[in-house]
Amino acid sequence: MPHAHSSSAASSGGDDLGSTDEVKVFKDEGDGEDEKRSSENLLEEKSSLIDWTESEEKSGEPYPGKLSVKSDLSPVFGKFEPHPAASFNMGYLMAPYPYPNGGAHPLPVSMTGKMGLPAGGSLSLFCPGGELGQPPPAHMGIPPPYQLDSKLAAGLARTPMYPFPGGTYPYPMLSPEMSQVAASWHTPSMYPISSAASGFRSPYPTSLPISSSSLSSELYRFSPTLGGGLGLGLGPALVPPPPSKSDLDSHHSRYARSLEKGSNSSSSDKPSDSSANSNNKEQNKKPHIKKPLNAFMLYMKEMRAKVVAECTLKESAAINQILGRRWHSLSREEQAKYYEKARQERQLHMQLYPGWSARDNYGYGSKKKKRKKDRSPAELGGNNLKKCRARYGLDQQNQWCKPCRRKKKCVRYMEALAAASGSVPLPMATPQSPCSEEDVKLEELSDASSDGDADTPLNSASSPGGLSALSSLASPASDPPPAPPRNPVGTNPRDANNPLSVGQLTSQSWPRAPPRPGHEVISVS
DNA sequence: GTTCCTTTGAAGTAA
DNA sequence: TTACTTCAAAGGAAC
Repeated sequence: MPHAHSSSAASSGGDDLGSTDEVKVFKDEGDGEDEKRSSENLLEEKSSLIDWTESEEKSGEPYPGKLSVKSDLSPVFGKFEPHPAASFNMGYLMAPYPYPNGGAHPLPVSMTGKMGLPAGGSLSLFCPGGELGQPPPAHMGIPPPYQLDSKLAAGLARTPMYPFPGGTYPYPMLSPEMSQVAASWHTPSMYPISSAASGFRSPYPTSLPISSSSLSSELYRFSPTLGGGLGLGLGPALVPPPPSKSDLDSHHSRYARSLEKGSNSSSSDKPSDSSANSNNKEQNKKPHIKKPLNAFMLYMKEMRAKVVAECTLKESAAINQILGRRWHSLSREEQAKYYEKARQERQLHMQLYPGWSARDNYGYGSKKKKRKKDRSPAELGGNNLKKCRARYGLDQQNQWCKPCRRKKKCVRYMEALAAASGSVPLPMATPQSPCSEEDVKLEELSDASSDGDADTPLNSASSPGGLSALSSLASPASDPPPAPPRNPVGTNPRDANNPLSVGQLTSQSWPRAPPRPGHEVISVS
């Protein structure tokens, strides 16, 4: 699968993103109808997720009360009004997006991520008076009232972190265009600088008109790195809103953990003396420049709060599933905006950290995972099997849900176990189980497209024969299918709206192909 | 307290 | 070139 290299992406500029040679018929569809459909789809989407979560829990209710329609809709949604569709000019290279709210003032993704983005139109399905499915235009500017962070529900007012007077922007190393872009993103950076910044490579002059005190709390993303330089109000999403305490705690906790892991990666033994501890601490201070967020991450960041508010779901895994589906349901234009933002972030990131490589962070995250090829067959599925068994209190050997190959609660797996043992209950064998019809199709696709070991759970998100790959068969986001038609209806086995699985999808509701930077878009007529 | 889960995309490594 | 891995965010669940 070809990837748009940042350099190529940059060079190609908006062309790749702005490819408009693909006929978009879905846009012609009436909003109302589309909305209705999306609501229906969402209903299923939510149902699917709910079922999933429900069944995930043995007997207890996974999300007590969460599944019921709430009546106490957040005022945020009540205030929301559909935002007019914005024209998205994808033909530029460095310029900010033209925002309908006047000029180049994109709402920083990071900031919006902290806002509860209300869905346009009615909210009526799962969410109190709300429609869960169709996200509002991703590019939509969010008016102040929506600066309601789920965590900041208390009504904490957020003040601009980097007020750059006179529209000036402290990006000495940035091109004028970039600086302008950056200036337009006058919000806290997504590349925050930790107050505990070390003297790591910082391209910023210490004379930047930004006091460290004003940065301390927000700059958490690329913490130590930017040290005093900061300020960088950086990019669109580069500038997150002031993180809440929990945000910081969470981040710092994770950051600290990652640092610790990173520093310990070379040595599993704990230092026994003070000097060692000192060195260790010093090592822990090593800056960790995080990867720039990709388009989907930006989208997630922006929409998470909204989904959480709408669905009352808290589990990120579930939320992410919803967001993943929504991502695919976004229009090409909407996705293009995120791709463009991501591209700009990468560019900015490259300028900020010329020598940085994603490789630098390898090992910073959770323990290094074994390469798949290095894992034993048992390991390939062992974990999931183990979890599955643990989850259901089963003690079966080498039984995996061959049909659906799911590591999550799986009806078929349970059935198999039941058949094998003759006494295993099927706690979550519900008609809407995500492991039922949908996975039958999944299996078919899997069998047809993969010659992988059927007994081996395809638990790797990256596995070509795995779920990811299967979904990729039809997922334009991961691998544009050969055209035409580009996005055959219902080819995504994992999509709840996939007619293959639930038999109710229209051509318009199928996830549109995202702009693939560097990819040639094939016209489909 | 740590790791997992879950998503997509970018970028890295290895063959 | 292809296949695969890691990391990015998030926070509850599981360990």
